Amino acid sequence: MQAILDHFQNYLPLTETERELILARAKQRNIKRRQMILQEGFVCKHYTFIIKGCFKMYGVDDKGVEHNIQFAAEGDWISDIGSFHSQKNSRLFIEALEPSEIIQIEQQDLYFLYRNIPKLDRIFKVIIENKYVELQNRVLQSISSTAQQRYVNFLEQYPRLASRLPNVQIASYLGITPEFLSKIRKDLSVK
Amino acid sequence: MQAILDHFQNYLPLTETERELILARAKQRNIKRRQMILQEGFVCKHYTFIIKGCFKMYGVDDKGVEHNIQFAAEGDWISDIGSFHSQKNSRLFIEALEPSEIIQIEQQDLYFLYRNIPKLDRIFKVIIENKYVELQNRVLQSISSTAQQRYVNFLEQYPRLASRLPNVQIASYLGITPEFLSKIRKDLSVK
DNA sequence: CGCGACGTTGATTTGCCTCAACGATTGTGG
DNA sequence: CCACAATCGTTGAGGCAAATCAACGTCGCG
Repeated sequence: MQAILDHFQNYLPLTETERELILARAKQRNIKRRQMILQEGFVCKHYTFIIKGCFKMYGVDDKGVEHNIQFAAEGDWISDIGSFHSQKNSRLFIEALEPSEIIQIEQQDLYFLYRNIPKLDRIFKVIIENKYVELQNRVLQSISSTAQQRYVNFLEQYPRLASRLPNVQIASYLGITPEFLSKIRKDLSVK
Repeated sequence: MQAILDHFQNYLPLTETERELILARAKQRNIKRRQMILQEGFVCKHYTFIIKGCFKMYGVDDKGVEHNIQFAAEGDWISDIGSFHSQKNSRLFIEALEPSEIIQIEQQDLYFLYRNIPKLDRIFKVIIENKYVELQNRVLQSISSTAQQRYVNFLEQYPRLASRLPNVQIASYLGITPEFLSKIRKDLSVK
């Protein structure tokens, strides 16, 4: 549980009281590979912080194909923010790609923490600003680059993720088929 | 200038003192059509709030083609958040599509306001959370849908934007050529 | 051991781009 | 206010990027 305090304290120092408030409302869990912590049609009840392991967040189209919106590993937060705040049913899934350890905070608990530790507004503002910038880059890439460029860029930007993920998951993230990713990898290896 | 206070007060009430602090550091400007408020190679110096008018934010690829990352109109904020906080040169442009009225806050002034009005952390956290959810939907669309689906979705999600923007700008936003958008529109009109 | 997930290859099809050309608007400078 | 230029929307022919479908070998795991 220390992990989440360290994480927050990368942004701003916390007092002893604040640390206790947080720990009292954060719950640690172990998650098995392929286990889902959010499913389509359910409300996203937690903010989830990853201590160890790796998750994918994805939507499923009308043909039943999965499309990975994001990956998250050690030190990342993952949740369907829209569903979490609106309390409406999510259209997304969040699923463990590896056996994982996480810390979860429920909506009411997070709101309590926001009320009692204003600092957390600042911290989460900064966290989400950073995630926003990442997403924005991804959007720019996806409307301006070929699949090969996007793949090379993914390898450069997330080398540690790329080496632990199956290619089929990366293909889904890039918005291409596994077959075509295979072709891209062959072309790149020729050079 | 009342516009920006109203905007904030949609999220949380402000005291008279807070309103004065904000007004003292926000500057109103008029911007002509095609005028840029951010150019590639420069640091993004302001958070910009749009009172009236419309902007596009875009990147330019190595062939010189523009790719629209987002539009922003009345009541929206627009800035290159990454450049703004890191003070590094931006790779993006922000340009007025119509004659516009805006309110700008410089980085140091915004930081001052954050320090003196903790509420603003909360307000901007919520603002950016909402923008994050929007962007995430866009990413999902772009990796899972055809150009036609994305266009129809754009019309539904932003009808007021769609009717005031030239199709060439919408095509750039969707990541397709104007010619192909024209074909899509023809196909849709047949039905 | 046997099954399911994974990565790869090849043949064919489709979505979207490129380039060129054309009228219709829009906007701007003289 | 007009005339000309630039932007815009559209059409069509041809080409390329990526999807689809089918098949096959490998590997890890239950």
